[in-house]
Amino acid sequence: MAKLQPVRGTHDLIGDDARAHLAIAGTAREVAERYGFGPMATPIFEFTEVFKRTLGDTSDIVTKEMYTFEDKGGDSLTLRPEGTAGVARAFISGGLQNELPLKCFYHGPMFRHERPQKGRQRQFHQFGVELIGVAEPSADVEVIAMAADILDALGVLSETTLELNTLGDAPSKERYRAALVEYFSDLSDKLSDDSRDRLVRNPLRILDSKDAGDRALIADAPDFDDYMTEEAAAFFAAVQDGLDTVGVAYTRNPHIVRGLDYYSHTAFEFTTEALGAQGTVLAGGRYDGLIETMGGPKTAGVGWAAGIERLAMMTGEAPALPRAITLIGLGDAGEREALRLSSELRHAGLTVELIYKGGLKRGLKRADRIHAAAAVLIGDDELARGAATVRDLDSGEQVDVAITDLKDHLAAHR
RNA sequence: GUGGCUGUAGCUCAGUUGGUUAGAGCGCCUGGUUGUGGUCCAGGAGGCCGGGGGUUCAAGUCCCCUCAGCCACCCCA
Repeated sequence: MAKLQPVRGTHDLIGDDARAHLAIAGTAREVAERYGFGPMATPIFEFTEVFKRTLGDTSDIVTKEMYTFEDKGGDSLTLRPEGTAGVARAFISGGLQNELPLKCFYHGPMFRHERPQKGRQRQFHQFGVELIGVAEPSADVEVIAMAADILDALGVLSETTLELNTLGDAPSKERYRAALVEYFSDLSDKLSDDSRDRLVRNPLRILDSKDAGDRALIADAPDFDDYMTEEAAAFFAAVQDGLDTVGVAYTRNPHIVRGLDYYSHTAFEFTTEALGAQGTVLAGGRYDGLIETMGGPKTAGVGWAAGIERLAMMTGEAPALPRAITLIGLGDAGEREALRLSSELRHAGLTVELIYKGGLKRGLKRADRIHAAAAVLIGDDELARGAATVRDLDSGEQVDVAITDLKDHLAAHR
């Protein structure tokens, strides 16, 4: 900590950045509520065990990216790297089994100790949704449709592609995994170092490799569709059919893999070319095994999470705020009247910027800087006639308005 | 965790083969205007040249270390 600077990979959100952030979470929330989802907020840290058990011991997140520390009571705690585990834990410890289906959304910071780059920070924010307790493919469809609606409401849907895949059920996964390991083991000396490592840790990941040599081998690798059980295939067909029904476009990408162990069946990502290497803007899938793994009753679930910083890079500026009215009081009596008026006008719903000191010139300068619509001047002259001078800051025109008429007069400047 | 690029004023950036007091534009402040912003004119403030060490008579400039940012790998939102 040589200097007073933010911790690596963290960022302050100031002004327009903070506003864009709130706007994204706000529109996501509006859409989610239209789908009948409600808010849920779980703690930012949990017992380390919560993440270890849910994310799987082989995932990168658990093995090298968690912010884990011991608290004063000697417990091992971890800053949440993602949101689903906390929701699942709350589902179990809060006894929410009787309230199925549980439909919730959340929003907040997540923490992962990664090397920062574009679209990747150590503290970042996600908006996510979970639909727990519905095993039917219609749940997958609904949740994906909501994601598309949110991206659309943010004006970025057309810049993204929905990539869809199925990981199948447990028997499908096992058979396919075995087939892949067999196929790639024979070619092991031709694989990249990374992929050789993946072969033991997470063979499915090889399919996603960017290495040119790997890609050539992948082309002839076994096809998952040949290893799917009938049930898994039927489920995936139903999801695709549902998406067609609600008019959500997608492309099949058989190489989409989830990094976290708890996923099965549907896996999807909304990706974009606009963000460089970190092109995934929203991703999720079905996690029917998760809650049971954590020691709860066997319960189905689907959900996704979106990266707010990544979305913000695509949406640009937040929608404009209503322009303010600037109140400038001159002299003791004028300042007092300006203060009184600020309260009255705000209660009437106007956005009011009160000038605290510095006289007329500074007041107008300030008004100009915040792009106010009008300035109201109140000095001894005005007070003497029970009026105020209202200056339109675009045209420069000034009119005399009785103080009692100000509220109505200014409503036009909103 | 690995590799590449980059750190000079609040911001964007110049700074010659190492050579006197480190510059510009924008922004900010003051005045021109005792009650009139945005334009214009005049003036002003603001820099451990990311930090530490080294080479040299001399380092913003060369070397090493370190921190941070960016880009890619990896991973993922």
